Amino acid sequence: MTRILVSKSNAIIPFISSFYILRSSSIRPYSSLKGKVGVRINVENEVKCLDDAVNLFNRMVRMKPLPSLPVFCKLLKTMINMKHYYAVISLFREMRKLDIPINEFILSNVINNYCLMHRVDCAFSLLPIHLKSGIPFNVVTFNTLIRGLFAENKVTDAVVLFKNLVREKICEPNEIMYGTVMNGLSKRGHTEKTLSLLRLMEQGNTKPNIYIYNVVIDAFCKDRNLDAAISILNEMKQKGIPPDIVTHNSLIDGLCKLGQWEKVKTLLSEMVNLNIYPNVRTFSILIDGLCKEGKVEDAEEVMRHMIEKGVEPNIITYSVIMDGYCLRGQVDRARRVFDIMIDKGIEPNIFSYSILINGYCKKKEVAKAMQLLGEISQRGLKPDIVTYNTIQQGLFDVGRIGDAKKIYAEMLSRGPVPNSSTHCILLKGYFRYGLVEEAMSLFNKLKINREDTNIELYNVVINGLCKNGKLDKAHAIFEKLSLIGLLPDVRTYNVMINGFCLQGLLDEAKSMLRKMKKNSCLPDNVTYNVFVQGFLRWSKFSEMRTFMVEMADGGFSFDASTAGFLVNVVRENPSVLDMIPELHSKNKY
DNA sequence: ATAGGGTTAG
Repeated sequence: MTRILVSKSNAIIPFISSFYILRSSSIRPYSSLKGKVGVRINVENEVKCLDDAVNLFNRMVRMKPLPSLPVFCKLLKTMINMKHYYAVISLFREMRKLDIPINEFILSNVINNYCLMHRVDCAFSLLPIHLKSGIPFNVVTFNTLIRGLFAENKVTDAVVLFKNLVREKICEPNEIMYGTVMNGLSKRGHTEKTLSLLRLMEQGNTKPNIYIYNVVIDAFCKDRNLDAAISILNEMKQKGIPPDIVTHNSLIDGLCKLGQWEKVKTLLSEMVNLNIYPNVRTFSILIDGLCKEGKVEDAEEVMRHMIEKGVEPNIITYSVIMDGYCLRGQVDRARRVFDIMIDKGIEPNIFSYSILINGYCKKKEVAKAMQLLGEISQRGLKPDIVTYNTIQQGLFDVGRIGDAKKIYAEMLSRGPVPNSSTHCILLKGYFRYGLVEEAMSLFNKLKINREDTNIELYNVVINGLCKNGKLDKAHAIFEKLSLIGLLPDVRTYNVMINGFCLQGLLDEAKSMLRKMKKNSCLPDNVTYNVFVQGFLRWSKFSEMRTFMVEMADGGFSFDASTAGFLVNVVRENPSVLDMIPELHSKNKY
């Protein structure tokens, strides 16, 4: 399958090269703010770091008369942009203490500041100041709060707040508020609700604009539903809203991920006809698409092309190329790209390091990965959750269990907070090396703290127990899933079925298959392969024959592991070959 | 004249 896709992407290079890209140098608007009596304060020019900001603030509060509120506002905003959230809070407190007047602009900045700190609770606690000072709430304040709720994944709270604002007519939502809610929903997988809001807007007074359409189109693209995305594209065109570079980038990304290179080309020429030229994101999307298909040379050529046209690659462009080399196992080439990037004056970030560490781990060169891990802090960076998870997986893969545990301990003491993937990696690792007690002790700790209750984690534990000969314990956990409100998915059933098959309990396995069908969980290719291996293992060849006919009818086929198993069985007992029905063209693969 | 909130790539 990959081979076909690769050949489809070949023609993209000359095609892209045929573009002529115009770049106009952007001129930063001159912005200057001054106090009431001609004291010019240009916040943007004066404030380059936290010290500058605090010094300027101290100067400002001594001026008579005080600089105007927009100057204070601009200063706070500049500090927020520099992510000095704690400092913003203390300066705001200082303003209150000095009785410096505040207004809605100052307040909404401080509210936003709390939201960006992921302290939406503190943001809400500022609302009484509005009431006390007689400053009315407005759509910006509420929009900021909604965004803050989404940022902390409080989706229900965000939607409830939005609905209340509308129902109680507290404020009229504008395009931006709709956009915030729709983006929050779409990024968390609620594409249907996002679409409903679009339809609601079309009925109401606030008509959808380009931002709104872009959110909806991107949501469909992320769902790999390009037909729906393109139908929304046509709707917006019909309403006289021309798609822009963002729209095109979303669509191109969606098409690249589906390997639909012909359509990518069509879209690229359409956008150039509209005088919309590919930017660094467009090129990074194309480069990523090529890399994911193993065509890193073509990706490099697209990169040379973009540079020729005056579009400079950024850290993300280099990242996708590095990851492309790592995917092909050429981590040394990735390392060279990393060095070239540094030579060009682009500082690596934690992504760059995680990509390389992953590359080395996949090649089982864990020592090099560990060395890079050490370099991270030397550069003033911090390993994030992905870095830690990657290195732990790498350590388990080479059997360095003690070191993996040390890394986990380091996370617990210094952060980042382990997530669900971390726990899955640890549990899988323990079970893989037969450390059942270790695994169960971690699992029980997680249960007590109610940290992780997701089906994927339970799948790991059930599978681990089955593989370590503890079928009864696994089955008991499986039976209790509904008590903790978890629904088994296809993988849960597969690991249970495999557990039964390993023990020769084929009737129990079949009853589990009936159960999953009854609970409207459709068996997948893995389910069928697990059964075939079970029949083979216990020499139930005639049952296997019946089963394989059903399998072929469903369009399923052997995977590599079953095929290998079968070859071994046939070598021992050639007559098994006669028991295999011919699997015709119904096969999916 | 001035200031605050929304969309796309690893």
